[in-house]
Amino acid sequence: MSAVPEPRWRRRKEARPAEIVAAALAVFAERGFAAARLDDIALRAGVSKAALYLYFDTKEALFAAVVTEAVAPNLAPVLAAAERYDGRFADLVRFLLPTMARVVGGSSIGGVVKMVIGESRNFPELARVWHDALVGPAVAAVSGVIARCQAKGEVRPGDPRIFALELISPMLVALIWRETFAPIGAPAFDLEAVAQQHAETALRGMLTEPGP
Amino acid sequence: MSAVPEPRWRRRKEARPAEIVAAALAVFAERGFAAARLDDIALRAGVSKAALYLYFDTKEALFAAVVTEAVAPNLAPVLAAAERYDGRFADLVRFLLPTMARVVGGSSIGGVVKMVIGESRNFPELARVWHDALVGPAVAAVSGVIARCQAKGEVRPGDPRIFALELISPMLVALIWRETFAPIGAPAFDLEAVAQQHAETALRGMLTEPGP
Amino acid sequence: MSAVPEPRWRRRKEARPAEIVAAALAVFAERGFAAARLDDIALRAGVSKAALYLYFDTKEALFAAVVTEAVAPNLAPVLAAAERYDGRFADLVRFLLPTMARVVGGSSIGGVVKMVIGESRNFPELARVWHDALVGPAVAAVSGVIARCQAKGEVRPGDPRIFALELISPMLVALIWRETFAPIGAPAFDLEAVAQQHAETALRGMLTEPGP
Amino acid sequence: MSAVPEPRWRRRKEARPAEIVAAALAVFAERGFAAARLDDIALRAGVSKAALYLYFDTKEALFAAVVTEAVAPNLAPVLAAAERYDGRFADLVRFLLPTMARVVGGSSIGGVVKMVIGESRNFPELARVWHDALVGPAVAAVSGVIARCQAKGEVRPGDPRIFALELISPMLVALIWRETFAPIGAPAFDLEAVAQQHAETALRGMLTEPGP
DNA sequence: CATGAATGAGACTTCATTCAT
DNA sequence: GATGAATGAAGTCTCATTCAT
Repeated sequence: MSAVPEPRWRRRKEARPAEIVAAALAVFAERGFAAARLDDIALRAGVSKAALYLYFDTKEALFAAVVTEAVAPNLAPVLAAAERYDGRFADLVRFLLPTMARVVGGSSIGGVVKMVIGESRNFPELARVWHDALVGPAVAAVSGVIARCQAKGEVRPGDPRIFALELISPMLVALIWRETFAPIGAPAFDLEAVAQQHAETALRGMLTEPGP
Repeated sequence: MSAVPEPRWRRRKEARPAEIVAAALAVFAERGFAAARLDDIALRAGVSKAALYLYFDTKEALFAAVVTEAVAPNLAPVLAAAERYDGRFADLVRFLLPTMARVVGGSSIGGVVKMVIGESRNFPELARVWHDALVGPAVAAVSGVIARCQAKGEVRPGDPRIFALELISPMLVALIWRETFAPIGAPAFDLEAVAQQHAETALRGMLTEPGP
Repeated sequence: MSAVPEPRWRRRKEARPAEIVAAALAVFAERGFAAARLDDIALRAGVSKAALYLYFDTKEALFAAVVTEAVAPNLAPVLAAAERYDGRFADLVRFLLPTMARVVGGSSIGGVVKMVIGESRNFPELARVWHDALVGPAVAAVSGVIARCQAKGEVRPGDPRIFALELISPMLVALIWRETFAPIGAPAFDLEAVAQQHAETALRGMLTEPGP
Repeated sequence: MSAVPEPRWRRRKEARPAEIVAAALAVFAERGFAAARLDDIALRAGVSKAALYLYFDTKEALFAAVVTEAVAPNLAPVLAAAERYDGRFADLVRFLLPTMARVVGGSSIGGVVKMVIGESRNFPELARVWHDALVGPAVAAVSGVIARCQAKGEVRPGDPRIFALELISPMLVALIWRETFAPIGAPAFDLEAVAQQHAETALRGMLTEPGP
């Protein structure tokens, strides 16, 4: 037998799961888990509905893949950076919040957040995947930094996990607000303005010494 | 004693709608709007599925009733108080947050919040009802107080709506967190502890003069 | 015990069945048997839905009453007249068809005819009642006259039942047409014009000697 | 021989819609539109209920297909012939009526006619489809011929549309009669006998010169 | 590998009919 | 006699999942 070069369509085949995951991300974000139809995902991915089952056993498995493969990687580097961070708390906050605003504001993460919140009880696996891959690490990373800054005397005493919550929540709520109430015409929050103002409020509230 | 068969039902005209709404609140909170089955609501309310249609034209109408009749009344007096409030900002915050923690923590409001967030895109009417009856007024009331306290020089300058967001968000996220991640065993936030700590952080961050 | 005069509401009570039958006639004619809702009939009759069951065991029984009590009596005198008729055939026809046009055109009989036709297979009792009370006698009466006029040499030979059919059908079809296609905007037939023209055509076709 | 289980279904893509339409024709004719259950149609067609929705969006759409695909084609050639016809009126009538008797008598068209009449008010779309695809063209074709024969002096003056009505009605009523009253044992009309006798009556009534 | 075709299980909603008052 | 309240059975339509090709 002669050497057969890799056929070209092989590359295509390997791309399939990723294409499907991307399509699923979009549809899940738009419709929520229960209301998302596999038909739509297949259509968006340009494959047949049956083909989805070649790669994913079940609708839930497809969602898990969305979280681990399409959402988590975007957050990973940010978290890693936070974990290693050893500078001044104020600088971190003044960088982190606006960055979140930009990254999150421009993606469809908001839609997925909404979905996870809404469907978690019916599909606990969704919540577990989301928690273990994203939210847990994020909270851990941020409260870790805070704890270190408390040790250095920069941040006032208090439960670091709660401080982390205070730090991130307004961004998260503004995001959810946009996803939830914008479609009905209610005035949304400007994510970047929230980041700006909240950075200053939070620092003033958390630091031992007022910054510049 | 002769055998008296239980009558299949007993007339309970005036109580029925409220019972149904209560049952619906529970089931919606547990399953979300789309996944809630009218069968379950009927079962929980102790009536037949068809009986639901004596009082509510449609599943969405039933949800609207849940919001306006079972959820909104709980928040109304708090909002009214906030609107009339004319005392010191610090006192309000130190009262408001723990109160929210207690009221919201003890009810199934959390589940409904989750549902509205999760299903808003597919059922915009839900989002509208929720926004118009609850969230809009709440934000308006709180930012109103803040604006007044800014005018008096108690609160630092800044967008009052964003300040309101910063004030409430941690409570809301803690609530959502509990609803979303508690079922999978992740460690929850203690709502009252959050209220306590956040009240101090927020005041320090928002007031012009540090309090006592 | 003293003589108790008939209470006034007694009259009302005796009128109830007739009022219900009238309401049912209207609703059946408008919607057809299956699609007619007892709710609507009750509403139209000004009674509760349950009250219908005081007088009629079942929806079908109510329909039977409509036929025998509200429709048949209208046709009875005409049929009786035809049965006794002993004059010239041409005079009868020139009187009968326009009369039908006027009587039938002004009532809701058309709707009932439609209903009987449409629902007969599912509710054979309807067809039987309708046939035995109305259509059978009508055909019998008309073909009886025709047979007598054949005996007198006025009408050409041929099956008298078929002659009866030829005589009546255009009126009936024009009626059905109006009920069926008028609602969608198709041009209807003018019942009286049909009666006029058909009388002459039919006479020319059926008489042995051309009339004047 | 090893046991080969019957496959649950076999692909039959091209045949399916036609099979379904045929089944639907039968069930609609038997039960009427509203009373026809999709379950029955599916059973008759040998497919699952859900499969119907692969080919037809809705029950009404299925009916429309029945009319346009199973009924109209049968009448089309007859109408076309009539439209082009340029011979003597008497020949046409003596051919047309018996042909109708045979064609219509042997099919389940009667049942569909009944259905359209009975359900038109509740489902105006049915009436429209039926009118536009069948009845309208039929009346137009026949009255066209009549008008042409009037111009040639063969047919007496009079409204051609009404003449068309007079010509066709007895056939139609005989058909409806059979569908309506045969099931309850009432004596039906012999369609071919009606055609025969009515042809002669109608010609005598409509022609200017008596035929042979 | 890929898919068109098919399905079973269920969801919401309607309505004739019945029961307790 | 009369009714408001209630229900069970049914009907249309949807969709995740599977099979044969």
